Order: sequence, then C-alpha cells, then structure tokens
Amino acid sequence: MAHDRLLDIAIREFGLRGLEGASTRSIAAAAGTAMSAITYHFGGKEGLYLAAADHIAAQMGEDMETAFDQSLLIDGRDRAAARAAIHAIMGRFADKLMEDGSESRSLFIVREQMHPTEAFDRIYGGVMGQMLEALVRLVRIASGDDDDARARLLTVTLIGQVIVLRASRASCLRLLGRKAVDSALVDDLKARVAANVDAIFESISASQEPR
Amino acid sequence: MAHDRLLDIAIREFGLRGLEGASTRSIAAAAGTAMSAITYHFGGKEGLYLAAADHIAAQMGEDMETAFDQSLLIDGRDRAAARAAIHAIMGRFADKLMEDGSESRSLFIVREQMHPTEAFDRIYGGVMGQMLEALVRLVRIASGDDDDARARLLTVTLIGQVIVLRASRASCLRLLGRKAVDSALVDDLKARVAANVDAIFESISASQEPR
DNA sequence: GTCTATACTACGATAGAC
DNA sequence: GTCTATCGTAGTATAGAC
Repeated sequence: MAHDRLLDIAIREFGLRGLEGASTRSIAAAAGTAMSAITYHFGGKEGLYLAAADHIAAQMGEDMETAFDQSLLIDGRDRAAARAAIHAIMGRFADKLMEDGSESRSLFIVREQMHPTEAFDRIYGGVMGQMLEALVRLVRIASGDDDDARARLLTVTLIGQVIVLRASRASCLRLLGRKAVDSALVDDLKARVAANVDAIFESISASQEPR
Repeated sequence: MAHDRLLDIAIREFGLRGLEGASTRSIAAAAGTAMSAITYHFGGKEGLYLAAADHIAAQMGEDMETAFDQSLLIDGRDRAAARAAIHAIMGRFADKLMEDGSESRSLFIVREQMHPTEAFDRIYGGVMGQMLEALVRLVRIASGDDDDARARLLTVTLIGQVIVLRASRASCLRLLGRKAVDSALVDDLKARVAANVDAIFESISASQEPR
C-alpha cells in the first residue's frame, strides 16, 4: 500500500532532515509514487508529519508497555522493588533508544524537543508522558522522599544519563573514540547507569538515617 | 556593521530553524540589508552557517576558559581536588547552557549533534573537545581508576545529567510542570547533579576499599 | 484510489548598477 | 561595499484524467 510506504519513508526523512529539510517530492519518489499521493492520503506535508508522530508514539507504546505496566503494580513502600523497576525501565529505554532502526524515530523526537509542535503533544501525550510519570512515582518510592518536585528533578538527571547518547550523539562518539554505537557499548552504558542509580539512591538513604 | 548584524541574526535563525529551515532572505531582511550582502560577506548560505559555528565556538571558549584552565593544574593524585574541579566545570557548564540568550547557540549545537557537518568539527575541535577531555582526566583522577574507557563512559553519563535540560527541553519542562527554565531551577539542577556526582564517586571509592 | 498537469510561491545565486 | 533585478530550481497544492 502506498500509504504505508509513504509513512515509513516519511519517518526516516523527517527524522533525518526535519520538517523543513525533508521534501515531499523526494519522499514520494522514494516510495515509488506521485507526490500528490501525499495530499491524497495525508492532506499534505503537515498531515504526513503528524501521522509520522502518531506512528512513532504508537511504536514507543508497544515497546515500553510491559516494562512500565509492571511498575504500576509495585507497592508504595517497597523501596527495593521500586529501584529494581527503575533499572528495568531505564534498561529497556536504553535498548529501544539505541536499537537498529530507531535512529529516525529518536531524531524525530529530539527535533520536537527543540521546537515542540502539535506532533510533540501526540508523542508526549501518549506513552512517553506515562512512562516518565511512572518513573517519577518509582523514584519517589525508591528514594523514600515524598517531595514531588525533588523526585521530578532527580528523574530528569536519571534519564539524561541515557538520552545523552542520542541527543548528543556526535560528541559522545568522539569522546568515546567510536564510529558508531554498538550493542556492547549500550550494555556498558546500561551497567554504568545502573551503578550510578544505585549509588545515588544509596546516598539518599544514608543521608536519611545518619546512623 | 552589516557583517556583525547578519552573523548575530544568523545564529538565532540557524539555531531556531536549522540550516535548511532558515532562509537567507529573512536573515537579510531582519538585518536590514539586502540578501546579496550575505554573498558578499560570507560567500553564501553555507559560509554564513560556518561563520556562525565559529562564532559559537569562540564564545563557548571564552565562557569556559578559566574553569577548565584551572583544572589542568590539578595534581594527578589529588582526588578531592579533581572532584571539586568537576563540580566547578559542570556548574559553569549548566549556567552557560541555560543562560538567557544561549538558546540559539545550544540549539545550533544540538542540531549538529544529530547531523554533524563541518560546523561540528569547528565547534568540537575548539573548546568543546578540550573541555570534555579535561573532564575525562578529572574523572579518572577523582575515581582513582586509570582505565580510560571507563572514565569516558562515566563522563558521558555525568554531562548527560546537565545537557538533558537543553536537549530534551520540552519533555523536561512538562515533567517539571514548568513553562520555562528560570535560574532557580538551574540552581536546583546544579545541586542535584552535584549530589549525584558525589554519590557516584563515593560509591566507586567504597568499592575499591571494601573495609 | 492513484497519477499527470499545472499553478504559484519561495529559495539561493549571480550579474551589474550605484 | 551595498542594493536591484533576474535566473533557475524546488517547494506545496490543486484540478482533473485514468
């Protein structure tokens, strides 16, 4: 179906070049169809862009669903379980972020972070927001600190440790002396982040009970 | 001078809209000059883009210079001093990243991270690379672990905690329930990151000397 | 449903007037 | 040095043929 081919290529092109950088002519050509097929199926470039956002949100939803569904079942007083769930979500997030074929999707989202449009609402309003809120709740439990603002700020610094590899990819690759991100590197990163997370929560626990 | 006005506006426009999104016509109009002035002063759109990158690199250099010059003087065995220097660099980095008027520059760099061009070489090859290398050295000292690869990976997770507020700005603002990043928030973030950094290095130290 | 034609706008580059 | 005028290219949208 021309519809699906166009959507596929649109995600790639919009992620790679952005809304303005991508051209409907080249998207249509790559899909082996006429440019006006975009008008027909999606109403225009803008509609195609939003359809791409919806598709990305849906795919992200599938990928993260089980990991964060489980986290909702966790008891509000079980700090160890909450921390384990944080490790699980962050690990899965890292995997999905760096997975082959996820580059276009990630870049699409990074672009929207800079210049949020309606497309960002569709992505954040879906599973992304739910995942982050679930993470905040787990952080509150795992830290034993009910203060919401502090939990949210800590959550930001946690996800930053994973996201940096996508959002600042070029710098990271140079700093690590690599040409690309392979699965061994992702595993190393996950281990490093997990150790950091443990260290941070241990430190918070220690400061709560001085002796 | 038309040259400087064009450069100023170019940084803003390229940062906001990207190389393809920005138009030489509107940049020239905003600078109150004819479009062909860009050709005259910079040789064309591409030249203007590279000049913008050079200007950003130079400005970043000034801003971070003292903070990281001092770090080079630190003794290779003084773990406490190295950790203090890490705090100083990261704090200054956070300030500069979130400072009023730095948005365009930050966005310019984030875009280059996704799709590095010659402009990225000019920025990274300047002070950015030096700052990151200085950080790696400090991390190696502060952690008491001479392994270079481990130090680089840890460095990545450290800067990620700061950069996330720019690179994933929209998500962070939503998660924090804010409309904008004010200086109070930056101070909170700096304190949180500093605590995280301490916790991580304490944990590493503890694992090295089990008793 | 899909493609061809075409209309219209905006882009970047350049030549030449001042 | 700076601006005006213009060229060629590429963008989106639309109407209508198949």
